[in-house]
Amino acid sequence: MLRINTEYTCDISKDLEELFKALSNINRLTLVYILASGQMEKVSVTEMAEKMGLTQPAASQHLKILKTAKILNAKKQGNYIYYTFNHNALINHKEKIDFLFGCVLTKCDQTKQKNE
Amino acid sequence: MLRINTEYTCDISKDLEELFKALSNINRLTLVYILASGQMEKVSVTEMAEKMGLTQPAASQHLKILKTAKILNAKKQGNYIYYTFNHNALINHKEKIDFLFGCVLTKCDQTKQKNE
DNA sequence: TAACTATATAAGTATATACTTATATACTTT
DNA sequence: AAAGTATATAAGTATATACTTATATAGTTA
Repeated sequence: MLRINTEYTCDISKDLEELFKALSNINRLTLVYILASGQMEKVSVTEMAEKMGLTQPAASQHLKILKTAKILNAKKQGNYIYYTFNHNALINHKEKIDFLFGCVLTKCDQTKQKNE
Repeated sequence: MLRINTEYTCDISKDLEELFKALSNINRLTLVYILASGQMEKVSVTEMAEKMGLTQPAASQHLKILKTAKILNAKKQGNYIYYTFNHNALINHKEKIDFLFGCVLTKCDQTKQKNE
């Protein structure tokens, strides 16, 4: 049986709260899809803002949130800043999500079995 | 190459926004863990509130959000309401998350390969 | 039926979020 | 160095969120 409220699940919850908060906005999700799509080789902040119908500061603020949440990295090249995915952190994020859904779906299966 | 801003990714983004919003709160995540842990066979709203140090209305409001987001189901038994996981919807949620992270991690791998 | 219990809802409030416009910072080009 | 460009930050504002307390609703039990 899963032990909840242990230090471990508590830490994971705090991390997941941060992650989900960063991803719980349609503009930030779209930014992620734009970067994932690779339609454009390198996308500047201004280009992303235009593509999204956002002002430059609005896009910048969203990108900062995604960077703080360790979803994106920023790399400065000359006048431009290119945002890329934080690969290692994302693998880590995915593991935590899989843990959460693992707990939940395991519980679902157990309940189903019991009621059969 | 992933086609973004198609109707498909747009719909998924809207769904994920709702899902992540529901999960982007430490109290709601903890409620999910409590229900997943199965430490208690059936947990009433009041018990959950107590366990979490929340008032009954606060817990009720969080549970409503989780229910609206199709994470939980409510089943009334006498005076009590027992919340359980919405198994089918959760499988659906997980697929959408896997799609998002699939897009992102595939992009990471492609970028890594290009730079080697 | 009356009293009791569990949960939900309503209304109010403090804080967080997502934008806005204005401006600062960092780099480039002339 | 001066002017121009890209991005970030600051400050303000409207809305959303997460609580609060009070009360309504639905079911149970005496």
